[in-house]
Amino acid sequence: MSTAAESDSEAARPKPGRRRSEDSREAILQAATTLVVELGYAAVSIEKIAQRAGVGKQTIYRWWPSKGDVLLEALAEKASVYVPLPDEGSWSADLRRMLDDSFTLAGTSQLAELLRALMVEAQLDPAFGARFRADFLERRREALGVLVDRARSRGDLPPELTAEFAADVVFGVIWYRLLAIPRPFDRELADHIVTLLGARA
Amino acid sequence: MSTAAESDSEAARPKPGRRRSEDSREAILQAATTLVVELGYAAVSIEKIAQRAGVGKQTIYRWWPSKGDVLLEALAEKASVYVPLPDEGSWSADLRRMLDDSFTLAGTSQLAELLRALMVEAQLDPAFGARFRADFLERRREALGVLVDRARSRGDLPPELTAEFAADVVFGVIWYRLLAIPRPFDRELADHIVTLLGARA
Amino acid sequence: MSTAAESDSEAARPKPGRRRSEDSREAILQAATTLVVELGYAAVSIEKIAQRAGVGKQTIYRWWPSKGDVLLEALAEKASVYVPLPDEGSWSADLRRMLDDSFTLAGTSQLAELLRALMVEAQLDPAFGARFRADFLERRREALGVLVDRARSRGDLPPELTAEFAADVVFGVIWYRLLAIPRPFDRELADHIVTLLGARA
Amino acid sequence: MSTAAESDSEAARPKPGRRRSEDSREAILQAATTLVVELGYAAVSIEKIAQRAGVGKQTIYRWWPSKGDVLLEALAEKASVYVPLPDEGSWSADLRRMLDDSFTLAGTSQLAELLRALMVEAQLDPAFGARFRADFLERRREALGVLVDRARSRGDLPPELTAEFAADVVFGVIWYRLLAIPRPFDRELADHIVTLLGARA
DNA sequence: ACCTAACCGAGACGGTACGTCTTGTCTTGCC
DNA sequence: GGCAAGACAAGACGTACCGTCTCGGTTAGGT
Repeated sequence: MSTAAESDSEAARPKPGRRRSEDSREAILQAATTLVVELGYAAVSIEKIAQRAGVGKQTIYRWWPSKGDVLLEALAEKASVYVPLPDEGSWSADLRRMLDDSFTLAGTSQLAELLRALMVEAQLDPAFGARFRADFLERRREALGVLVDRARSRGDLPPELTAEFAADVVFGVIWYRLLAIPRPFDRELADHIVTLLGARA
Repeated sequence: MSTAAESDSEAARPKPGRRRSEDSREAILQAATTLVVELGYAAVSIEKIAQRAGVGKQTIYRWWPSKGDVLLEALAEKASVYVPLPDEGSWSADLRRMLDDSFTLAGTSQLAELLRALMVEAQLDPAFGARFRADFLERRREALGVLVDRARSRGDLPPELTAEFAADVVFGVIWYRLLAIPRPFDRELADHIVTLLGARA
Repeated sequence: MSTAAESDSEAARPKPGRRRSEDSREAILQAATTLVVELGYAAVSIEKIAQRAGVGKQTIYRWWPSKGDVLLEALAEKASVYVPLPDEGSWSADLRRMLDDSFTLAGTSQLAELLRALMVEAQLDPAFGARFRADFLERRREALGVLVDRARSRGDLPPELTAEFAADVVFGVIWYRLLAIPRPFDRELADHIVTLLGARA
Repeated sequence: MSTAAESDSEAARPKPGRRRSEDSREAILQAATTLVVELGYAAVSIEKIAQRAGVGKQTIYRWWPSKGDVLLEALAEKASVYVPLPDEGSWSADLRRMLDDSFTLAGTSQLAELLRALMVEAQLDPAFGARFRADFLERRREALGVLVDRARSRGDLPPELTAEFAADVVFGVIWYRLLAIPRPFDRELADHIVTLLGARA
């Protein structure tokens, strides 16, 4: 990930020229988020983001390969992507904890809008899709994988429940609700999932 | 669904003027499907559909409210939306049968592409989203609901499993695989789902 | 010049589709002229012309190959390119008449601005330059050529004065004054030219 | 022209700090000339000049007020602007000598390209236009004025030929040929001009 | 030997315009 | 009145330059 190649000597020589403006970066992420919520993703253009942020279009194209990547960074800014997963003592409790976290995220209408937009963009732009999967979707799956591993060593994981399938169910239900059946992420749903996946059969 | 208003008398009086061209209709649906598969949904425009179909743009706008609706009709043409659901004797068998049907649909790359496109359009255009939900998504849920009802009267439905939640899980996993984690719809996945939802606790 | 190829039968079959909007055409030419005078040619962009004319950019690109061609048509609209040249009885009088006409044209600040812009564009865009030469510059030379021919048959043309060289002098002085030494086109200048070129040696 | 203000004492006090780089200055002029010839003036940008010269854009903006001024200096570098005008014995001979010099200049395709570019820029940027007139065009007129004055005192100047009008004709024809009717500057043209302006009537 | 000032290259910045593409609407004349 | 063709106003696309600003790094007096 780090460009170690060019720092063969101790201190990496800073590149010449003016440095990237942090102000612009923040204004762009803020404008993108605001516009997605305000107008809906379909109406958000790079042109409008630039204008709203008071920034030249080139400044966006210079730093992000696509509109989706701007939103992905905006999301990362808002919600730490890699959540901590303290041991709650049992698989059921761990799972419930993860669901509560995820539901909070997906239940915040601002973030929900952002997540929908990202999934849409992933379909429209396959290259972005790959980045979205790697940087976001797979990380969430791995987080759940940690819980499953912990449960397995603890011994309270239902037999025949693989990490992969558990992830399919958990995230499948969440994304389906987000995209297809816009209903609130309530406690009842979490109860159902915990009951279904937590049963020691 | 049909506009019954215009047939107030017994026999609908045929309107004057040229009748809708079935040739054009078919050419448009065919062109739309082909283009989605060929170029990906992002590159499909009404302009290109019209050109490929050898049709004026107006003819599309006259009969369909949006690009998504063209695709929705194309999908309906390809795969009968309301599948028959013969009684297979048990909840597990019924479920497995439904999964097999759904997996066949979603596993056909041409249809998968179409489904993805429809879900994308549903996010981008809320009005179409409503139609897509009503005409497609909810019908699939109801189909599963029939199986659940049958199981409940038969008495082999796991307690605490509601029709709503079952649908969330089944379709959640399918759509998630379709949109987020492009992996094949294999027998193993179906096994897992049947095991999970079919258990009599 | 005329596209005779497509009218092999008696009546040219009209092309299908909506016809070109005369309103738009006029609004564009008007806007272009106004802007050149208002802002100077350097600040005139196709974007601004379109906006001022209340017209889409595409409508300009559809009908004119370049910004220069818009102005060339605007000029043709304002000043009939092919002036009538009545016989004034003598070479001197004919020449004076032509100079008066040309000076009136070049002395109108609105047209002067337009002419300058066209000559600039001819330098910047060689393809337009060729059109400008053929459609405007050469026509003016030919108009003068008619006078020279008439003088030659009349017998009052100074010996050794060729049509080509006469044109170089007449239009050279006019364009030089227009572009390089912005001074008014006064009667004194016309007198000088007539004296110089009219002398029977 | 020189900023005398800062040398109020006898010897201008040398400013501290790094001195202007002669290497950069030359590289810029060279790059500008080369690019004008290579790509045509329309395609020459300050960005490209800087890149070709291996120089920062700021270095150009620091020393020249506009792109035109860079070219004007490049021209001055190539062709001494103030030509010597030895007395050739007669008005006709003096005139012919000046025409030969000018034709050589304007006939060199590299310089012709440069001259065209300068005249274009003079139209686009009025402030540069004023400098171009003062530093180049008027100097040429004055050079011709010297010849006219000499002829007048010598007594072989055609009556009624003013210095101003002679300049209009000579430079008018040259610039017109350069900009409007791209034909070579041949001996025949010079003959015609000398005959026309040299005649003692 | 420092200090300060001006220059240098590189390159990011807010903007404007480019020429192309698509959207949804609006004519046209044929069927 | 449907249909293919295609012009229309609108506006986004991604790129190129504009002229300015900001970096770290020279290069020169002046002290």
